[in-house]
Amino acid sequence: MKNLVIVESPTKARTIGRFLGADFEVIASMGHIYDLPKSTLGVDTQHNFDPQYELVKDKKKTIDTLKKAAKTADRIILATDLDREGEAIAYHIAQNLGKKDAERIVFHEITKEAIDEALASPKKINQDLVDAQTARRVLDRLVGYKLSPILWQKVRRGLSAGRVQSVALRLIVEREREIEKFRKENYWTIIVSLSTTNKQRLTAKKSEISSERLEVGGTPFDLTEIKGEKIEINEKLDLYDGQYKFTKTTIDTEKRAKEIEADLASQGDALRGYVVSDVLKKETRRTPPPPYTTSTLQQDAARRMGLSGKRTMQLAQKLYEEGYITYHRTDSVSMAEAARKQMADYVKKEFGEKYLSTKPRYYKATQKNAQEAHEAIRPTKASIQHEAVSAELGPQFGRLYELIWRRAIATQMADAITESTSVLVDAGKGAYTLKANGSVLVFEGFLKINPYALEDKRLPDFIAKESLDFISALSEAHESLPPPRYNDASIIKTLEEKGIGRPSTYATIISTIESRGYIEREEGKFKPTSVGFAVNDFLVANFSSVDDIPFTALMEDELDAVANGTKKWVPVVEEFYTPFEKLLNGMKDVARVKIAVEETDEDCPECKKGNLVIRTGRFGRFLSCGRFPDCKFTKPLVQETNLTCPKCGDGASPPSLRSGVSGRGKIVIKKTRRGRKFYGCSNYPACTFAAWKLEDIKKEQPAPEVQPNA
DNA sequence: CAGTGAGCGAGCTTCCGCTTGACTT
Repeated sequence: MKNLVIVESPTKARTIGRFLGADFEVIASMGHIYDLPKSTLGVDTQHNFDPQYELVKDKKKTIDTLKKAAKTADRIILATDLDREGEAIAYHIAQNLGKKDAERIVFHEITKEAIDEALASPKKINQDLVDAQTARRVLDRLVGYKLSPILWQKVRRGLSAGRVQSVALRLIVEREREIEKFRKENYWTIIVSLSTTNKQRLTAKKSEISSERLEVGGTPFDLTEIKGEKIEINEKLDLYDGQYKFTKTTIDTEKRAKEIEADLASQGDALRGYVVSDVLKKETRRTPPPPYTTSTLQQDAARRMGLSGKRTMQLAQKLYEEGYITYHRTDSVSMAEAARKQMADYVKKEFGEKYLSTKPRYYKATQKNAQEAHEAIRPTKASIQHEAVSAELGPQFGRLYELIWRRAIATQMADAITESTSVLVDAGKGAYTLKANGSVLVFEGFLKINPYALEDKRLPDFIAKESLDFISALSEAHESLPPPRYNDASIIKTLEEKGIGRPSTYATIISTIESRGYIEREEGKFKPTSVGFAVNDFLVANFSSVDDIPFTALMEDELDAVANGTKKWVPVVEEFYTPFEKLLNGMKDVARVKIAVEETDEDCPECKKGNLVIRTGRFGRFLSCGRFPDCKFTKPLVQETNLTCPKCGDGASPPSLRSGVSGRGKIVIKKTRRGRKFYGCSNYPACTFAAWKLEDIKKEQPAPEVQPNA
């Protein structure tokens, strides 16, 4: 007797195979086996949106294996993921094998107990869930394959649009517009240094206080209120979630700042009017953050290791295959109870009871459309350290594993406790209020292994009602900052929050809009190109009902209704397609879009009639004659550095001796065919010097030339 | 480790989400 169990991933197949023993054969489908055809629409819009599914090309071998195993199996058990994609995969496999009533099991964690329990009560395939997936697939196909050709007609060939990528592009374009619109504001803050007058107390406590600042410059206090009115300094800049806010402050001219500065100084001298009005102490607790999901792992790997989403997933894939971590494409923060307990035991053993969370910590999904087919990303064994992973797979793998390990283990550790102190000072009897904040870590708790940049800022022991000595009042000029551009971390975070894309696609969304030439990376931040602006503006102007966040949210609600059985999938698709088709039909009369060019002062060396302009092509920005197509001159746009080429630019051999070389070569920034940045010589191809890293060239720089009479 | 690209118009491009392996750095 032989039972066939079908899952999606080969690693999962191996694990389950171990639990089930010799009576079971476990085979992986490697994802979807049926899909819409690649080169045609594959959806019959005239007849109930009938999807023309076909076998996925490179799945032939997998399907043969499945068929062969199914022939001799007594039981066929479909154990694909429990979300709507998994249900569709199960359904397609059942169809392909001709076993429509095959058993369907689902489990939330890969443990022997969970699988045995699922096997004891098999179910049937949930057709409503399958239908929800069909609707999702058909909608995405209709949007993508109907909209993209419009772009080929109206903008440029080879471009693409889609429910997900177009929204991601729109976010980046809209942020760029905010940056263009931004006008900086100047504002001033005022810091008053005060010291305690009670010198005796100071000496007695000196060893405990151990603050150099105290003796030299006093304690810095911020001016927070003038005559009872709060000074709003509300500049919140969070590079990771892109949240930004600036409110104008009351001290918005230098003149005003200097007046206040002088007034504060006189309060100090004449009235000795600095009195501690209150000392507030508060104990605050910080709880550890939840374990990683795909999104949060990619965000942290980008921030802390500078990795792209794509690279993070490559590393995680290997860690998963080698058995170090749980599955890396997940939106769940829950953990198997056995694993949680193992981590808690580890904490108790390694750090002691004190560091263990008083209650076991469980985490729940906060994302609205989380499907939770898998666990959170966590180490499979709490005892395996990152050094072992580094030794086995390499340092980058080790570092990523370390992030995952720390984050997961920390979830079972105690809260960190800090004592924060606020000292309020009244100056000039109600004229000004000053404030100093301090905070001291009382107990590190989970911070022991998951450290944040948490700096102790210890304040001297101020006593309410005591008078303080004035040392100085200094105004400081500030400029408000423009909203930040998106980077790998912040765009992934935003996409997930808005319910755009899935864990298996976050990294590829960015790759797609980058490879289409819609955005460019500049020091890790995303900037739209002229093509990106053109495509986005065209879509927003003509298809705003598809190209926005509410559309995805609405779609998810509708798909849920299909999955619940309260709506049928065909009317849901129809409800969307009818108005969409109208928009498509109205496209005939819409004019072609012009892609913006950037003017330069350089004359065209070929026709001598026009100026060169910067255009965005398939491979990025380049220079061409503004009179195109009358003049076809082009040349690459190179970004120069201030370094000279170590091979032909060192002056060792005079330029005249080197054929084809015009003077000393400069180092210029170039890109390989695959898009990787490198540094080459401006005299290429006469000089073929090239390097990956700027530092390698810097070492070989000649001494700067001495200017005579300078 | 690298010189293209826009437009013309043969025949072609294009979506999202599930999975790895065959490529390369």
